[in-house]
Amino acid sequence: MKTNPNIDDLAGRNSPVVRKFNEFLDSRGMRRTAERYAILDRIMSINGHFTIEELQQMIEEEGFRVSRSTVYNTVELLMEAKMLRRHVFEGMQAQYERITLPHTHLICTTCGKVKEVKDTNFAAFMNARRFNAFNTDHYSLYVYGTCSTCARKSKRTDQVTKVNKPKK
Amino acid sequence: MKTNPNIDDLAGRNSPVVRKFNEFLDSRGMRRTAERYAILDRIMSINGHFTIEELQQMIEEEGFRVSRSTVYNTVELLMEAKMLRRHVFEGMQAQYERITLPHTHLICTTCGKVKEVKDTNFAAFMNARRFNAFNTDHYSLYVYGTCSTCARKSKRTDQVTKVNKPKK
DNA sequence: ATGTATGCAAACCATTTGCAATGAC
DNA sequence: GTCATTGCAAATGGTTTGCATACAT
Repeated sequence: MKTNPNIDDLAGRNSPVVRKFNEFLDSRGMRRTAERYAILDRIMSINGHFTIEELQQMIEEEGFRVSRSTVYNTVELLMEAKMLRRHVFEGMQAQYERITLPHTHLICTTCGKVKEVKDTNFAAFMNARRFNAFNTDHYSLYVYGTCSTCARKSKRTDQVTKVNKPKK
Repeated sequence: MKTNPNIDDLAGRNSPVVRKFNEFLDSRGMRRTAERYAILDRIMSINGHFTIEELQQMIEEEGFRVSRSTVYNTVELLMEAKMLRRHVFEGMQAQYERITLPHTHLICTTCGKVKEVKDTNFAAFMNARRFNAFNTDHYSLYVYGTCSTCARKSKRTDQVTKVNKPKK
């Protein structure tokens, strides 16, 4: 859309991540557009989860304009490139996170907050685990419950006060 | 809506499940309608996963008419009663299943089929697992990969042929 | 009789799609 | 110059909502 003279200005223009994406695009004969790198760049600076809308906002706050469709497109590409994962937690809109080390997701069913925790034992367990007639690509462990903040609140008020739940 | 003279004809009218639902409704001062029991009855005869649409179809095939809204409503109630769980697997519409023993879900990313497997070791692991500042209610382990049927197909044709994927 | 539940149709809203204009190569 | 990519606007589709009618209690 707009000629972007500063693809090379990306924070991590020589990072393994950018190189991996380059290779992925090349392997498919796809173009290296400014939008794609702007999105990749922003994603790589996010730790934890984000929604499509949040991602688009962050990018535009930096003064770079992208359409919602392009965000969806690129995010899809990054998933195919195995650099990004989508999670659909109970009762919320899809959230994305970069693929890093495997970890467990703790989801508070009261406030909707999601927290990642490392779990070496579990990772080891899954690493060794094979399923019959099934070839594992990846896995997700979602643990639903109540975070300590919400537990405290509900004790204090002695009534369930649902706050900040992303989607009704 | 329609007076139903045969609530008492339910397959498991005295089953623990029906009693549990009775108690749940009573505890909330809610009514015992024919629709609710028809839906409960059908759900209890399903092993594995189903979508709202499938559930409604099954019920109507038995000659009992229910609206989509009522199916949604009742399914929501059953979840609040901790008798039913909703799963949102990557790229598919929501699926429901009764709450039974904990099990792992194997999801084929090619054909979308979901298979449940018992996993005693994992259950034991999770049973013992406590998370910091988090009170666990329940958990779901989703394993994504390729089922043997799809693996065989893709080898035969030597090209990825996505079939029967619930949602594009 | 009273107020809850149902069913219908409309509204919602995240995501997808079609297509003309733009720009990477 | 060619054709992939973008951005917009419209379409989609599962889910939710509002409301009049039916019915459980």
